Order: sequence, then structure tokens, then C-alpha cells
Amino acid sequence: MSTVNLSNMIAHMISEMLEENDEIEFQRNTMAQNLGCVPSQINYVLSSRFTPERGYLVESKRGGGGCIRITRVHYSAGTPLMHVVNAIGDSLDEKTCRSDLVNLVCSDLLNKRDAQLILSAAGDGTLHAVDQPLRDRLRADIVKQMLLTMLQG
Amino acid sequence: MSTVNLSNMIAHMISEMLEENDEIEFQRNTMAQNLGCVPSQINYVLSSRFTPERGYLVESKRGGGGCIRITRVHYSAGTPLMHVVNAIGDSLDEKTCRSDLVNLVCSDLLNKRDAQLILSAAGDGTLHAVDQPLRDRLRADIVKQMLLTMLQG
DNA sequence: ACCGTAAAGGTCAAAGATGGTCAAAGTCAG
DNA sequence: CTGACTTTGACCATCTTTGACCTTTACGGT
Repeated sequence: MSTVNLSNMIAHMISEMLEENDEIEFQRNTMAQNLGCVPSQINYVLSSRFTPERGYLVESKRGGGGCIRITRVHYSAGTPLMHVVNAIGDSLDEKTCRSDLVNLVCSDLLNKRDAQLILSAAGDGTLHAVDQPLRDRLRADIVKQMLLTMLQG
Repeated sequence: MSTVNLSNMIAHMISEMLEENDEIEFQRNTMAQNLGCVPSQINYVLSSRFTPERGYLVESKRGGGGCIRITRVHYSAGTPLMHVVNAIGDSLDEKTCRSDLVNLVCSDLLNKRDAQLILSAAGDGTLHAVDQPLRDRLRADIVKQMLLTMLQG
């Protein structure tokens, strides 16, 4: 869902920069000023969208000449789907699930239809009858099981 | 059948929007305000009329810039898969699920791989973390959602 | 070397903005 | 009259925005 709010715009901008280059660097205050938002909003965007689970590495340096660096990590094509399955663990929130699927599709390890099918089965919409935290455990089970099946077929 | 009440008008309006585009997005509060009704009435309309059984997928996001998205899935009225979706109801035990899938495959309405995928997602093995009778309700939701998605793709 | 200060970035909790749920009250056809 | 469908509103959950206060680092001056 790409609604128009400040955070989505910032995230979009950062994503575009990352399209050009898998590693970018910028200053928090400067970017905040350009965007007309408070500096800490940048942190919010980073911590809510550019997490390790989604394949991003964020580093920073304070003090004079400080900056923020974001690196995008791709699943290498050589990564067997099995590794992803193993990496999922016991619990999987919907956001992470979505970005994992996006990553898999981007890396050509999964086709779009299959990703869509997994989301149908494991999206919050479908699992609404189950409360957290059971829901996230269940999602992990479903996604792993489906990926394993896809691996066979 | 089509008495003039608020819910029918709202449903009609949404349907018209969906005529223009199979996927629409709007804000609940804004729409409620335009229609002069309480926000939760929108939810009532959605849950009573825009169900998976009728070929609609509804998603939403809360918080600032939140919104509701409805996707209409096209299917010819006679689509046999849709009959199955409709026949499933609120709850589905594993045995029935399996035989439904076998029937679909036998009638060439579903290929083996897709049936296998549904079973991966909705089999007792995968749903073991959830107890009965919630498990069967959940299974019904998952299977309906997946069949609908298959119909779409 | 030592220290102080300015220039970054980080944290966190409160306030704001949405959408969701549920049960009580209202309506209407049969 | 009764049961099914509608309408409302109080209360809840989640996501976003903002600002006050904290930590780290570079750079000069002594």
C-alpha cells in the first residue's frame, strides 16, 4: 500500500537513490531540510522500512561531517531458496514477509504469481481470525511450507 | 432486494468506482464524511458485500495516510471455481478440503501443483499451531483466498 | 596532549491520524 | 411479533509526526 504520507515519500526517494547505486550516503539534517521534515523522521523511516530483515544495512557516523549510509543487500542468485526458508525462523510479521517475497522475486528465485499466492495464504487479511502473536508464528509455518512445496514442483 | 438504505447506496457507489478501475483506494474517514455516515458503516458495507465469495479482495492500512484498497476479481458468473469458493462456507475440515481439491483436479479446474500449494498452506500439518475449531475457520479463509487469487492470475 | 564547543546523528515518548471491532439500538419484511 | 439486516458510537490497534533531550565526533585553542 503506497499511500501518500511523508514517510512513504521519503522511503520512495531513498529507494530510488538505491536503484542507482546499492550503497548511498547522505546527511540526515540536510535531507530533512530538503524534505521539510524534522530530522528524527528520517530515523523513523529507516527503522520502519530499511531493516536488515528487508535486506538493508544502515550505518551512521555522528559528529562533524557525520552521515548515514545505507547498503542494499541482494539475495545472490546462488542462494538456494532453502537458505531463505531456514532464515525465516519461528515467527514472521507481515511486513517482513512482504519484503522477503519482493526480494525473492527481484532475485528471480520466485515468480510473481507464486509470491502472490503466498501472500494470499499468509497475509494479515486472510489470517485475521487469529490473534497475535500466534498469527506471526502461523505465517512463518505457512510461508515455509509453501516455499518448500514450490521447491519440489 | 435493493431497498434504498445507506448501505446499499454506499455499496452502489463503491461498485461504480470499481467499474472504472478494478482496483480502488480511498480513505475511510473521508468517504464517511462525504456520505454523511459514521466511519464504521463503511466497514459494515465491506464485510457484508465485498467479500471474497463475491470476488473482492479488501486490504487496509491504519495510521496517518491510511487507506482502504478494494480489488475486484473478474470471473464469469459460471466459473466453476467460484462455485467451490461459495460452497466452502465459514469452516472447512481437512478431509473435506482434500477431497474438494481432488475433485477440482479431476475436473481439470485446478492443476496438481496449485492443489499441492493449497494443501501446503492449509493442511493440518502447517496449521498445527492453531487449535480447533479456529483451525477449520482459518482453513476456509486460506483456501478461499488462494482460489480467488488463482482465478485472478 | 587537554579541553571546550559546534556539528552531526540517536532515542524516546507524547500527540495526531487513521482504520477496526463489537455490541446495543433501530428498522423492516414476512 | 420475530428474525435478519442496518445504523451508531464507544473503545481499541496501528502507524505517523514532532520535539525535547542525549551521545558521539571533529576541530581549534591553550
